[in-house]
Amino acid sequence: MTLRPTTKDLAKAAGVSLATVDRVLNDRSGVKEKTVEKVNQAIERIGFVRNVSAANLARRKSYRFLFLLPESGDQFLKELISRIAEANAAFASDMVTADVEQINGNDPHRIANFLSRLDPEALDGVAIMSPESPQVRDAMLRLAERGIDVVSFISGQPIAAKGDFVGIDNHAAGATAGRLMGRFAGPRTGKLLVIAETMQLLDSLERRLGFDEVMTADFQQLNVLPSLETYGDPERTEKIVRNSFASHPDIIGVYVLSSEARVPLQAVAAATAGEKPIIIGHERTPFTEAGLRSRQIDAVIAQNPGHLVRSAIRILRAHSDQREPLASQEKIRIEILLKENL
Amino acid sequence: MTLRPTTKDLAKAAGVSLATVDRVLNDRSGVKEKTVEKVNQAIERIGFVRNVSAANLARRKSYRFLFLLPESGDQFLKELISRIAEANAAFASDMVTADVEQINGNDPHRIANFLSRLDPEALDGVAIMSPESPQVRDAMLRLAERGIDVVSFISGQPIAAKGDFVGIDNHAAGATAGRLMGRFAGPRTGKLLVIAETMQLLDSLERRLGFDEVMTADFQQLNVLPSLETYGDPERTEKIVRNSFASHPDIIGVYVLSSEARVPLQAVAAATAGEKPIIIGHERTPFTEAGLRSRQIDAVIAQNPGHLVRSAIRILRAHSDQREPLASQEKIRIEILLKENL
DNA sequence: CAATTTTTGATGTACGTACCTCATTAAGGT
DNA sequence: ACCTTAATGAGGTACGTACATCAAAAATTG
Repeated sequence: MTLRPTTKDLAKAAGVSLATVDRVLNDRSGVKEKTVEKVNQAIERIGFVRNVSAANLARRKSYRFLFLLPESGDQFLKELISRIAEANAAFASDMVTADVEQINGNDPHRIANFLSRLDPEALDGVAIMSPESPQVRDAMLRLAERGIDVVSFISGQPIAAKGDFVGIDNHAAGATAGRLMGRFAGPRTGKLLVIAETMQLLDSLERRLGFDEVMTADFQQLNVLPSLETYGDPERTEKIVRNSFASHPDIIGVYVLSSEARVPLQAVAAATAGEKPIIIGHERTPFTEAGLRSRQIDAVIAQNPGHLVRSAIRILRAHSDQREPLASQEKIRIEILLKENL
Repeated sequence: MTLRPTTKDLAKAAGVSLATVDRVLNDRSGVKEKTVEKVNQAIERIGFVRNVSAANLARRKSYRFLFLLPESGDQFLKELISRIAEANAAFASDMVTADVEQINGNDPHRIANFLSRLDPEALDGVAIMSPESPQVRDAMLRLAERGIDVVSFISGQPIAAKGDFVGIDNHAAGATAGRLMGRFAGPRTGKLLVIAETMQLLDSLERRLGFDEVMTADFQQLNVLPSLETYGDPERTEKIVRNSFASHPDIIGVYVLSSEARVPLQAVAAATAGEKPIIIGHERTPFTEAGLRSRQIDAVIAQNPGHLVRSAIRILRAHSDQREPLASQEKIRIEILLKENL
């Protein structure tokens, strides 16, 4: 068992004292440029890698993160929260704690206000799931300036550059749904119903865009109807869905854009008499899972909530350590779930 | 920032000395059962979590793992190896090193022999990817007895209980392929060609079984032909594929069981004149990826090589720490790749 | 070249835990 | 109550790194 070189070995290899090694490693001032070079070369030469655990121990460093989520009680959100709790336990021995705060997502002002009150002394990073809005966007920027790392979680603020968004590419997700819908429909012609909670959300818009693109390009025998918006209201949903099926008896497929598929799909079930349309939804929840098993649902486009949570934590931690996260690990996959690969 | 309780706090809370806390935490002898209880209750009460980093530091513990892989040079294997290198870098600061050893997979005796020579003093765990065989199976059991943790990697030895297998459920993977094939075929009738490198491998058998099950249950208009075996020989492959298409002009789909899809698919391309059959393969490689993009391939069933590698490492590490790995994180998903969700 | 400033070295303490030794106390057996 | 053994406590050192202090050496200035 070959031991890894320590700071002592590094000092010897660089021909300097431990104190100087420490100064170089931690960017302290008062070291000649030439000496810094010497040490850096020695680092390369002997393959020194700082023992982060020991460093964090000495620094008494811990990572305190916060997930800021909307209030709505849908199943996907519940799943996320329980994954955060799970991650909390799993990362406990790495000195990571992740709390959850829920704020009404429709009130950007409250969110911005909440963010502005966060104390950099008490918190290292926040993962924010919130509808895009200028207020929140600005609050996030200011938060970063005050020294609290920020990532957009699942539904991104449009600023979100490559590094600070955790979630799937919703355009691609919609396209994936479109491809499946087209392939499952086969040679048939007919109409497709698209149902969303609201089309105000960027996520929904992007999914719809991706969906339409594929349909236009490759499945012109299928006619995609304008999106229905449920506003989360079961009665309204049932009514508009019933109307749609009444006026379009040739609907052969339904795509539910939003993560809460239950209400729309119950309305669809109630409105259809004869052959069941092809149904594609989003997110794995007890409801969609049961739907897949019972063949009520044909496919589900999903993002893994556990991965989402852990990825957000790993990214925040990497930021906090001034490291780059491992990109290939942090790309969240667009999963396709069938009955067979649950 | 509330500090986590330390062993000192635990000692105080339990009303015992640090030495006794240490004895309990590390399972040393010479502690009355009653005292052990007292300490354990205090652990619960104050929520003590051992700081693994500090413990590993004190123990000077590092994790040395080995991936034992077959020699064959297919693209999936190359991908795995590069993911191992990547993980090696990413886990370096956690005192984890992962080496790779490649041994001809067709020689169980050599593998068993190699395993028997591994030194528990120099190695903490091995992830083994090898065709199932009694020799390897026994060597793995003996390895575990000698104190080196073992997991089956991707292709499992049949012993593999829940905890010590890293990879997908191949039966379910085959079923998933079957479902997609059936749905993509739509109302058409015709024959399906199944191509494997060899049906000697349990993986291939299981995939075929899962595939057949779905076809029998739900797609009886499709007739699955007996599996073709390529034995990795391009000429042979071309010949048998050509023959198949000649004697069955109504082949409408091809399922390539093995991870090396290139040779079979080139043979298929050469053998088909008119309409391209539906093609489903396994594993994401530069070849399958290009095939999806160009529409040569309709779908790919994949397991994420990065996840596989990291999962194996995490599981071995958990074993080494006498912890249970986080089950929900370690389940390897059966991914479905389309052009849209690459 | 002396005075000053910059750079470097030496040394100590701390982090939370493991592991060791020795002394002390409690429990059991007669 | 004595002796033996088991159980516990007290204290130290170590792991690899961070951080602080002070002294010594080297470089720079006038």
